[in-house]
Amino acid sequence: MLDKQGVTGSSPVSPTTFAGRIRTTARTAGTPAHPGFSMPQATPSMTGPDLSRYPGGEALYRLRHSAAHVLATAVTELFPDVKVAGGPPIDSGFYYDFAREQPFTPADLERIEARMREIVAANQPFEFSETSRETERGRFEKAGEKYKLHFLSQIPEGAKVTCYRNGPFLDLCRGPHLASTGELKAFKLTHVAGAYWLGSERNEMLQRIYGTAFATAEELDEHVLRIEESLKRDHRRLGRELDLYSVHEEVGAGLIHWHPRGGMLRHMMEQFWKEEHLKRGYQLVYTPHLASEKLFEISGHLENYADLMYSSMDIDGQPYRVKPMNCPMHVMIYNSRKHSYRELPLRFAELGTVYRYERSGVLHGMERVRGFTQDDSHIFCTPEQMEDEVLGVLDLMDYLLKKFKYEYTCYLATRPKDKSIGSDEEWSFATQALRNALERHRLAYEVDEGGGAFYAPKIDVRLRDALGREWQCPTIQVDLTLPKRFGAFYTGPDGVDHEVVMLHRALYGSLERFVGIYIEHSGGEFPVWLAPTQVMMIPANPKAYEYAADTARLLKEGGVRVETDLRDEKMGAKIRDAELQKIPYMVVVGPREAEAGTVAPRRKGEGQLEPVPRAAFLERIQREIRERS
RNA sequence: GCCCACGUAGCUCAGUCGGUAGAGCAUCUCCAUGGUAAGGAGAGGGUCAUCGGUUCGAUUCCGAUCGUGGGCUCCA
Repeated sequence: MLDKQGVTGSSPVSPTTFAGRIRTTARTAGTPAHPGFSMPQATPSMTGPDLSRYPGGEALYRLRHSAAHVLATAVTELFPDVKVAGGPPIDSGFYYDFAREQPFTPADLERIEARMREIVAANQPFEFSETSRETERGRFEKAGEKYKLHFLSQIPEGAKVTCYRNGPFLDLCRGPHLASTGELKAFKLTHVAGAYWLGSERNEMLQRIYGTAFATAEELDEHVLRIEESLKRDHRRLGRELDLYSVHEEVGAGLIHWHPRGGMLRHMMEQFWKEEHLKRGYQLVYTPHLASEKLFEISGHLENYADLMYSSMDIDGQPYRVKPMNCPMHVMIYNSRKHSYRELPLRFAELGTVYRYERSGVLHGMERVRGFTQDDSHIFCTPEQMEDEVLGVLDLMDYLLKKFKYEYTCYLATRPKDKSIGSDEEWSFATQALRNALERHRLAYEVDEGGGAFYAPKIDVRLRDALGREWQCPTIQVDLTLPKRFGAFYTGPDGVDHEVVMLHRALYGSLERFVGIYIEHSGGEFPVWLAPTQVMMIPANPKAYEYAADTARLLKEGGVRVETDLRDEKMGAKIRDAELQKIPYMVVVGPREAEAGTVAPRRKGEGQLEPVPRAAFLERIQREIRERS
């Protein structure tokens, strides 16, 4: 019953957000259809923000908070018909929400920004006042500010109510702010987007104007530059530039086509994955993409996850579905005969492609898709074996993530308070097994109190990429329901059937998403073992074509993925193109090398290396491939 | 799904206040005997996302659809 919704990426970076940091207990949003891991959800609280945790510190928080007020001041002046909602600082800047019939146009943003500059020039002081709820209610009622009235109503009876005024604009606000608008020097409006009031799609849509602000113009410029840099690493851009994958309107949104280069990258990842799993006692299985609805009735998917499953199709009068998960099939394999405790644990591993309905607005390159391949495994074991099994999974995960040069953080997600199934004994036993395994592995972990799925506790792992963003990929979950639903047993030493313990685990999560994340992590500069093309042979001139071909053959026979650039181009152009294609090694050969039986290698981004005999170069690259370094 | 924006050659983008379109790169051809990040010349290539509407005429205006992008509590 594992839901790896999160592995297709409900949120790329949630944990790095301000909210994620303030609320160390990132709770899991618990809509019934999307249990498992997804966006951390805010815990309602009216206590002030912990400014020390704001990236950039309290000073920046004040600055941006004031910038939001200046924005609202400008907007209410230019568009008197707007109603204001809220406008907090966010990690990357600030925003303010407005209700207005007409959409804000880019031209409006320019006008607003110009007006903001006038407000800054006017150097309006921020005046603070502390009154009562009743006083303010009257004021906001008169102004018809229904959103502010809502915020006001959230403030506990008798608590102090604070307001800030600058120029004509008075806002219910807990501060803090700058002394005056004149202190706001470097700011910029960035974009406008729709945002539901209070984040609920059942509410009306507001217009949110985003901006950013810094203490100095230099920092603002740097920020803009950083955004441009990260845009260059965008997997959608690199995916096209490096010819890795495509998506086609004719096929459908969120459905990935792996091109030969992307396919090779994936193949190498799969090969690595298979090797390591086989080494560790997993067995590979393959299961169908379709199944009779009966299966999903038994598993409970139809009951709980119907809205992420595609609609049924008629096969010989029977309803069938495309599978959204692999687990039920793995249980079918387990249940195909009786099992003795002696043969446990059984570890079934599959790179299983599943299809799930994702709302059109959330699709995103390879990172949020409708068809994806899970590196899915299910471990069937006895309760006594569970802890060791989890330890083994953690070990494999650690090995795998380090090969991709990720650091990561583990979260132990415990029983949800409101809704969960299973007995206290089951929960505490399973949770303790996860905890013990984490501690035996000496992994630092945080407890995500109440963050477990309703059916089981789990360990979620977030990896940190080169840009400092966090992504949830690996997960290990105990399943307290599927063995019951399917009646999965083993015969114990006592000759009696016992319910088997089932662990779900994914390490990459979804291949599509993992590759997308990895493209951005690596900036498309893949290590030699993963690079689709490892070596580009570059003849210095046409006289060397034959020697180039011979050297290419030699490398190919040595297991190296090599291409030869025989275009009618000058060497400089070939080198440039190979560099742009981010091919790790270029090998230049000309008459000189042909004479000496050597090659003149060149490492991407580093330039020329010492000429070496062909065999020595082959050995060097083979070692790099073997070590996956 | 919802709000906003966008969809012109393989890619990045111009352009048309309504009279069926251009550049650079890429591709192809030819020339060039070239040594570590772009040699030169020429050619081909577009139902201007799709379908409807308005119009003498639509790539351009309007609508729908599809797709893409930015967002959709980081809470007064």
